[in-house]
Amino acid sequence: MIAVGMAGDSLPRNQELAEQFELLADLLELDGADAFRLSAYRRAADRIRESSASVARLAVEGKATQIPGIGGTIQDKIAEYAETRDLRAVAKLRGRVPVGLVQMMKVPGLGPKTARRLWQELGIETIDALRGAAEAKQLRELSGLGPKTEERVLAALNRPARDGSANTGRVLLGRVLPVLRETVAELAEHPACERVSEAGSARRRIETVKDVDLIATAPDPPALTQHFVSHPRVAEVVAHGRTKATVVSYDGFRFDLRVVPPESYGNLLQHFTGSKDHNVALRESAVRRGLSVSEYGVQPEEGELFQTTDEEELYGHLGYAWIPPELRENRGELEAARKGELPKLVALEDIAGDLHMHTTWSDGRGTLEEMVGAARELGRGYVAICDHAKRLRGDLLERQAAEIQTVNERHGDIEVLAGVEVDIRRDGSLDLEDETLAARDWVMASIHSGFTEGRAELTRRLLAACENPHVDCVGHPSGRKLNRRAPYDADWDAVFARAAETGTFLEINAQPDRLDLKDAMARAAVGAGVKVVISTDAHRVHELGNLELGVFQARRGWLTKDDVVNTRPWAKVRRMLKA
DNA sequence: GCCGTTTTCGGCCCGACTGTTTTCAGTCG
Repeated sequence: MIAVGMAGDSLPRNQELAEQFELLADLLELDGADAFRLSAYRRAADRIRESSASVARLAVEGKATQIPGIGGTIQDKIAEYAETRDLRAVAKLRGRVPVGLVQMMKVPGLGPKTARRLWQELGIETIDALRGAAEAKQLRELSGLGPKTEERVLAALNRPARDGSANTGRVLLGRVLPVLRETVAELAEHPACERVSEAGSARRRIETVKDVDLIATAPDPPALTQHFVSHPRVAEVVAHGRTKATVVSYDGFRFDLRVVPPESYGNLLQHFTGSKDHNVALRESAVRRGLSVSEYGVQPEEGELFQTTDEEELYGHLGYAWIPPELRENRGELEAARKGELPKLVALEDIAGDLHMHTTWSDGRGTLEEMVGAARELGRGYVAICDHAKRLRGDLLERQAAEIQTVNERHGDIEVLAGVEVDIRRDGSLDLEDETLAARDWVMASIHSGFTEGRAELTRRLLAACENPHVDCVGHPSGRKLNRRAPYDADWDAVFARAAETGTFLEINAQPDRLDLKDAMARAAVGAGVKVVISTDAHRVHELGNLELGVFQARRGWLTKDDVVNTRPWAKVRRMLKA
């Protein structure tokens, strides 16, 4: 029996810890500290944020130094914060630098150096004072600052206020991807275009993206950028040069096209795919071997610049296997690629069936027949109909099961399973009795209410669901909604351990705004011995195509075909269910 | 502050752009 909750309730969450170290780095930067110290704190903040385990607990136990980027000093500070909810280092710096400068330095166009000078030379300590001074045209009194800077500052400060969680300026991958693919296809058709590819965070299949990057080669670059900016989709041309153009489409997406020399297409595609952290680590490692890597090529200390048209050749030249873009986040992929130990990632083609969808029997918009027909056309070998139990009171559940059987018999080439989605109630019980659950082919259990309960309660509910002998899979386990709602606070290590022990699967829900479990959590779950199900939770026919978004998230979490339950035919999946 | 396929000390990615400059620092990705 794993102790749950109690100890954890008194520890700070990873997000809170990460914010403390970011604040510390900002204040140190304003104070003019060594740049490498700052980046060490910022790197640590990133690692803390993306950890699925409680880093505070690890630090208290002296095990946080196992996380790359966290050494003894930072571990001690984490433990200090866990105990006192304060960092002496931060308190000391607050006495030396006005904390308002932290916001000021984040205004686009300003930075720490400028914020510090604004304070020391003009006495500006807050965002409001900064706005006032910009309006009064006083910023230009500082050497190096002029009217342009005043305009930029005012433009940034007068932009509509962002309400924290709701509008992060990031767009769901699921919305961007169709437009991105269409754009690539359109550019590829243009006579001035030789090669064109997605790049940037969208190519890495990050769940939300800020802008969309494209790179291309062309015998006549200006002809291609001209074509790009004159597309009917374009609402605004932000920049338009011979080889580079930035546009904003009517639906608000920002697109960046770069036309690059063909001989270094591989170098440039790698560079513009990122991530920044991946590239930094790649270059650091190359420097140790006497190679300077940039977007233009690989320069040895003596000898010729290495350029290549092919990204795989570039990785090969540097001693790595080609790394799938989804893994390029500096989370161990470089080491694995050097040793030839990269995982063979699960692919969309591996998925055999979809184990979570709704119909008009509950809150779905497609009828049972429509959903099954559409899934069949997409090549799914089986589907589980998981209407909400709470919408199927009385004899409705049995009547639905009868229709499922009829539809199943009608289609020989797709198996239609009588699933159900039950609620995990506040006390951890489910909203259907065990006998009823036992009669279904497949049971999803999910939390749909009481998200803000404490860590101990949410953990207990999730553990209780795992322990029910009829629950096959926990749906959207962390409850997050992208741009809207953070994941629940729960003891994920305990949940993963119990899921593994009991043979309960955890879902990667492929809804564009869920993608839950997210990449890092899925990786941790599989590391703990859990098997994962990728499913759409489709409520209408066209949502059945979202499956690939779940696959991308799984790939970002390093998952292989074997880690994903529904890469197997249903007959095999059934044998993996609890007895 | 972190870290080790040249290192437990001495390094720490690279280049473009911007606004303001007569040669560059700061910012950005």
